Amino acid sequence: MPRQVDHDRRRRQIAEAVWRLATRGGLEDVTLRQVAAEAGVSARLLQYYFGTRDQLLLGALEILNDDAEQRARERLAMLGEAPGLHAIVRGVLLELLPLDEERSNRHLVYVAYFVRFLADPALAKVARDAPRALEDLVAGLIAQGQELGQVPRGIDVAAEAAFLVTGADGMQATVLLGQRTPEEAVALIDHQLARIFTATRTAHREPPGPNDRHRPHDPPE
Amino acid sequence: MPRQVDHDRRRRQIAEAVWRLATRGGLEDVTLRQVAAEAGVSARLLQYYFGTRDQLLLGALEILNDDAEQRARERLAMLGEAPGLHAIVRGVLLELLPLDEERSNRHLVYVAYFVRFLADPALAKVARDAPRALEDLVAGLIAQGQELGQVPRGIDVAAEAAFLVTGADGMQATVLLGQRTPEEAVALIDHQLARIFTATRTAHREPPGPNDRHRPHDPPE
DNA sequence: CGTTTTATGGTGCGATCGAACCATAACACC
DNA sequence: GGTGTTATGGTTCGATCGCACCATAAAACG
Repeated sequence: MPRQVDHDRRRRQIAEAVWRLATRGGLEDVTLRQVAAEAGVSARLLQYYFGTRDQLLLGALEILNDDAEQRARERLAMLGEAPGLHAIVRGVLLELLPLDEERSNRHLVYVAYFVRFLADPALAKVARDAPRALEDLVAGLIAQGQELGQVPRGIDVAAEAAFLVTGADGMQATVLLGQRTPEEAVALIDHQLARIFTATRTAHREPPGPNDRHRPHDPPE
Repeated sequence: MPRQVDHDRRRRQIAEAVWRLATRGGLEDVTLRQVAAEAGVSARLLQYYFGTRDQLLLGALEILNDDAEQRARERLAMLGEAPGLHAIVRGVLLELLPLDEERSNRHLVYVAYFVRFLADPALAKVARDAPRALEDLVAGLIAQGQELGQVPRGIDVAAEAAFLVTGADGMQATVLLGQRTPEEAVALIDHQLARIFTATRTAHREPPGPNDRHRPHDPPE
């Protein structure tokens, strides 16, 4: 194997170009030539690393998904060693909100792909798993909260988890369109969480704390 | 004026072709030739009625918006003469769900346009007004409910209204992707509404389908 | 009846698209 | 030092794109 080059790195470099173009002008702007120019490589390279355009779109989405999962894991790990269920659920939900450029772009890319999800089975498979897993995760955490007495027994765990995830998901659009500030979105999530987690043991209930956990992220123009 | 022809009707006919193509393959499939073929007219007609492609996209969106507003009004009027606040709020929220092909397609069209909303000011203007108005409407209705004793005083009207609308909005994606059945989505909405409207005067609480209200949604695959 | 305005069809042009093809530099291995 | 595989650049082709242009039927108006 001559001229050994980091394949994954190249693929990521190209995938990022796809994302940038998709967030800017939708999939119709993701043309082979534009991607090549945006990534600073020749158009031939795209064929070499991804093949056809459809495969490029699929590959770029897979890389995006892997990225998202890893980032979420990192951010959850950053909560500290004994975060408390309330804080964990909050962290999961906030991961869905466009609180920084990375998460905004991620959602924009998903939106750009969305219509294709319905038609292209290969793409659909990639997109279908994530949200369901999130709901189950949140439901599990809330159920744990019930065990520990942090959440009232009366509430319907599955229904609340589903609505929380769905609500966070729905808020992405409004925030991106500038109809709601990120702070308002976080406040709405916290309002619902406060209703569900009526008693937290490890006192993580504060919205933007003194330390800059989820600080109000840079100027939204 | 010779050969008088219903302009609005023609424009609608063309706009519908745009919607169909957009829901099927996104905006990149909305090419002048394809729209012409789908609408059964010559490509020249599109230019005649809409002008450039961008103007066609904008025009088709405006017609879609007008449609949506009128349909929502019709459906709300169909609730009867003294619907009760709970039923009205429910009707408004259900209007956002993809419960039939028309509403599904409408949301798909919005999604197809979404990325453009962020870049194109003319499009953004069209899209920005509707959701905020919906929130205010729901908030007003819930506040009325408080006055009438149907809604507990303790709840934060604005926050709940915002989360309801946002949740309904977020549910569109999951339903369209087949991750949740429409019945489950309705059940989740009803679950939240039941929490807010603790006492309804005119007993309009049942959903339309069989009374399987918020059963714990099982894995559909 | 002729004229003018409105409505429609067809055709052509330059640009760009996706993708195949051809060439060759770079390096590992024998 | 050949040799073959890997990685990269460039070019080309048929199709399609948006759109401008040209022609003309149809009908209201004088």
